[in-house]
Amino acid sequence: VVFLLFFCFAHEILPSLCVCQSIRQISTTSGPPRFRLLMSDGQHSLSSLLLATQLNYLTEQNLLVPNCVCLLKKTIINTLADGRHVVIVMDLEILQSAEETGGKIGNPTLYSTSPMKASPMKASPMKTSPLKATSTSPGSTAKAMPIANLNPYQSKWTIRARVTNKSNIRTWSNSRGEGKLFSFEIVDESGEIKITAFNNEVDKFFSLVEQGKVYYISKATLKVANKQYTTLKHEYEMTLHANSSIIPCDDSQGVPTLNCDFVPIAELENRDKDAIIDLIGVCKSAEDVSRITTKSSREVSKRALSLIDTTGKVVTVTLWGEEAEKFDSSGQPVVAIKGARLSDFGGRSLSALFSSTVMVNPDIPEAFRLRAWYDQEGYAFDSQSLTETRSSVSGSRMNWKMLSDVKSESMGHGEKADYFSCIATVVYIRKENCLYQACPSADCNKKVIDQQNGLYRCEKCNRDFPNFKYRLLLSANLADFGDNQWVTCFQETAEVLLGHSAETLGQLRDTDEDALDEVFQKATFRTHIFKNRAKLETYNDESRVKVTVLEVLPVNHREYSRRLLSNIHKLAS
DNA sequence: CCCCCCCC
Repeated sequence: VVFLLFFCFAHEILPSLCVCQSIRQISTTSGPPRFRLLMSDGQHSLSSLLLATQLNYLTEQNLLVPNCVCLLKKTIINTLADGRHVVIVMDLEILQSAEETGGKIGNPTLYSTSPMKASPMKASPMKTSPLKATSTSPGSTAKAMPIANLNPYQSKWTIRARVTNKSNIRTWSNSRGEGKLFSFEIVDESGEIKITAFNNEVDKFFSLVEQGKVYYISKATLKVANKQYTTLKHEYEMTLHANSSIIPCDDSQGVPTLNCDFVPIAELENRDKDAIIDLIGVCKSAEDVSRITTKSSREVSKRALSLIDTTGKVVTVTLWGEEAEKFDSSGQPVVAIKGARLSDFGGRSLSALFSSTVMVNPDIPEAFRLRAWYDQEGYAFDSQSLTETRSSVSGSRMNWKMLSDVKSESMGHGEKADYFSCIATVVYIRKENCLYQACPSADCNKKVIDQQNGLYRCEKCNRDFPNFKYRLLLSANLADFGDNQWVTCFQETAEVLLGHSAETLGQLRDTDEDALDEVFQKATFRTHIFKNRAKLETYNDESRVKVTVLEVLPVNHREYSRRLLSNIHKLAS
């Protein structure tokens, strides 16, 4: 196993033939099911293999079962925060079912060659592929002009480039005429450029030009790109004409698939609105597709995705039209998007443009790394979204503090009040003066004066009332492991804390003091989430920070544990 | 020669 791990580190990719000895579902609290594999190549066993989530269908459909023969086509090593290494199986092919092997585990005739080494039987498309040696016919690439060097003053050139983004055919009709067009973007190792085809050239080239394929392109017109409409980093753009030539190129060696400059999600906070961004993340969740009507009363489909990356931050990315309709979020795929536009909606969010390229589980190292990170630890992150929606306000935007922070950070001493949340235990509730008789008017909670004649006077309303309502004004002492803090709870929060309405408690006080005591007993040593306001108040020339409880919420232990794990993570890194 | 990039 040590040897194998060494091999893994050295190569990152480990295509190997082996027999599945066992497969075990790992217990997780959330997210898709996760599996640990024990594989053997007849000589060695490797148990620290985890199945990437996108391969879960193999277990769901009972394809990956003990005794089946597998080819591990893509594995990657992930180093965890604590230094441990995990081998994640990214791609796996079942070569023989368990029935076919007849349950002969470890049959050496199946794989009598070297133990779990790179298999020569499949030409892997990875960068370590031996294909490099069997290159293209000599001279075929020698004359290719780098895209970056294209200009309108040179007409004899041929470029070799990959199509990265092909539009549909659109028609237009305006004062200058009408027609149809389609456009696509191409990339080589030097740069990228947009190409547009009109009318006859649409008929000629639309079906020939395929997304992701490589072509030789020559004899097209170059003109200055209108920066208003393009997101590509090229001074010029290309228009095809009657003599233009596009020839498919079988050898795509050295032509990059995409020219992505991925921005970490946490970094989006520092980027300007309307910036064009390349982003990659795991699709934690996705909305259902919905139809909206635009301001120009056009109907369009949209779907918002929540993407997370290793920064632990989440951002919402909106897809439009067909892209939104066809998107499948099952298995929490890695989604890469090139050329999305940064918006300030909800803080920070992204929107796909017509010029954006959306890739699901792209075959790039960043995607593998992210997949491994997410399956191994990212899924459990207490992630915070840069995109604030109504539903996420309560969850992620909490300003969590320990009670000791109230003093050490001088909370409440500023011009404005400080707001913070804590998880704390009620250690004492002062019963004295917890209830008062208040003005019965709807919006007045002023204490009334008992006139001792059956009437209660409200100074604020300047009225006598035959009745009053009970209000709670509770002083409680909260504690966490490091400190304690006196807080004030008004009506609503006090009712939650004590578990009874002010009215009930008022009745109890007047009729059954023991029962009231019991209510206070029961409320003590309870732990809650407290959302608070801290503000310095001066009374009789004495200043002290007054903490008022704004909301009492139950502790969500799963969420709390995730936050603690996340904090440990931050402290450890 | 197009140029639509949307909604909350």
